[in-house]
Amino acid sequence: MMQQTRKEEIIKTAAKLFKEKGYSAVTMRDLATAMGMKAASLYNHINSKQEILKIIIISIAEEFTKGIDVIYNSNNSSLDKLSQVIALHVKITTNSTNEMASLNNDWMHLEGQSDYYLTLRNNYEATFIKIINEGISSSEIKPVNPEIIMFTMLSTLRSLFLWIPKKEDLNVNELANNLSEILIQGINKKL
Amino acid sequence: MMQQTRKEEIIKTAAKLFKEKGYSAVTMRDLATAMGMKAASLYNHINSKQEILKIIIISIAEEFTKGIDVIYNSNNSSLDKLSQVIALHVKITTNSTNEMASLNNDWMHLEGQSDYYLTLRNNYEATFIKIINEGISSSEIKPVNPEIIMFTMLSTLRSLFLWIPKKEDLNVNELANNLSEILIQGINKKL
DNA sequence: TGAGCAGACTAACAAGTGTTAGTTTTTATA
DNA sequence: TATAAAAACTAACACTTGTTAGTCTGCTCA
Repeated sequence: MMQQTRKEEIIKTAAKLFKEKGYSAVTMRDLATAMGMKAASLYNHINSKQEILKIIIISIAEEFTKGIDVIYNSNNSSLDKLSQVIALHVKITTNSTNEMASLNNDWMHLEGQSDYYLTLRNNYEATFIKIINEGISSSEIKPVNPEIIMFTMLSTLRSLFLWIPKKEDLNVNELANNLSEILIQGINKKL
Repeated sequence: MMQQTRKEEIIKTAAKLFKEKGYSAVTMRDLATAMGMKAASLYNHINSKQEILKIIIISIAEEFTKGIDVIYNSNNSSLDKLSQVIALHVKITTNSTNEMASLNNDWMHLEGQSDYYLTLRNNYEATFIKIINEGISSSEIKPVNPEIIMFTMLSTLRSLFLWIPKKEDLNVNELANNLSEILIQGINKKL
C-alpha cells in the first residue's frame, strides 16, 4: 500500500544521510529537507528517529544471520563456504550500501535493541569461526589463529560499503571472485 | 608545562568517548563529567570541541603519511615494504587505539579541515598503490587489480582499533607477523 | 457531490547543545 | 605569607534538537 512505500522512501533517504554523517549528526530537519517536506510531516509515516535506525539495522543483521546459517549447513568444503560468505557480503552490500554503513557505524545508537543486535552479531561470528575451525581440522586452511583469519576477512567484508559505491562499472561476481582469490590464496606470486 | 598536560588529558579522554559513541553524540558535558569537572571549565584548556577533533585526527594522519614515505623510500622488496606498512598500522593503533577510531569514523566532522585530511589520505593511498604496482612489475605480487589488494589490506589495517583492545595479552610483533602471513600468503594450505 | 482520510502544513514545547562572562578556589613561588 | 597565575565554579546565552497538537489541502470513491 501507499503508506508503506512512503515510509520505505523515508527510510532509504535516512540511510543515505546516516552514511554520510552518522545517525547522531543527521537531524529530522535534514531528513525532511532531503525528502522535500517539513520535519513534522515525517511523523505521519514513522514513529521516531530511533525506529528508522532500528528498521535499517535489524533487518540487515537478520539477513546476514540467516545467510551464513544456510552456507554453514551446506555440503561444501570449508574454503568454498568461505567463498560463499564473501559472495553473501558482496551481494547484500551491493543491494543495501547505505544501510550497511548504519549497521557498521551506528548500531551502538540503537537505544533498547543493541543487545539484540549484538546477539545476532555474536551468532554470526560464532558460525564464521566454526567454518574456519572445520577447515583447519580438515587441513584445507593453514593452522593460523582462527580469530585473526576471521578478523582479516570480516574487516574487509564490513568495509565493502565504503568501496563499492566508488566503482561505477562494478561486476559483482568479479569482485567476489577477486576478493576470494586475495583473501584465500594471498597475493604472493611465489615464483 | 602543566597546561599542556591537562589539555592532553582532555584530548585523550575525548578520544575515548568519541570511540564509544562518535564525535556528534558526545557532548561537552559528557566530556566534562568524564574529566570530573564542569563543561565550562574545559574552556580553560581548549578552544572548542572542533579543536579537540582536529588535534586527534590531524596528528595521526600526519604520522601515517610520514611513516609510509620512509617505508616507500627504503631499499627493501615490495613484499617487505608491505609487511612494514602492516607493522606501522599495528604500532600506531596499539599506541593510539581511541584516536584511530576518530580518524576512521569522524573525519567528516572536521569542519574546515576535512580537505587537508583528505589530501593526506589520498597521498597515503597513492604511495600504497605505488608499492603494490612496483611489486607487480617485479613479479613479487600477483597481477590482481592493485586497488582491490590495497582495499583488502587497508580495510583490515583500518579496523585494527576495533580488535586490538579486545586482546588483553597482545604481542604486537606476533600480531603484525600473523597479519603479514595471512594478507600476503593467504590462508590456503594447498596440500 | 460530499464524506473521509492520507498526508502535508504551522506553531510550539521542553530538553539539550556549545560556548561565554564573571567569580571563586586552588596552587605554586618569591 | 602575600601574590599572581591556573583552573575550577555558577549562571546564562542563543540556538538546535526530537516530537506533539492542531489545522488545512486535495484525492478517492460511495
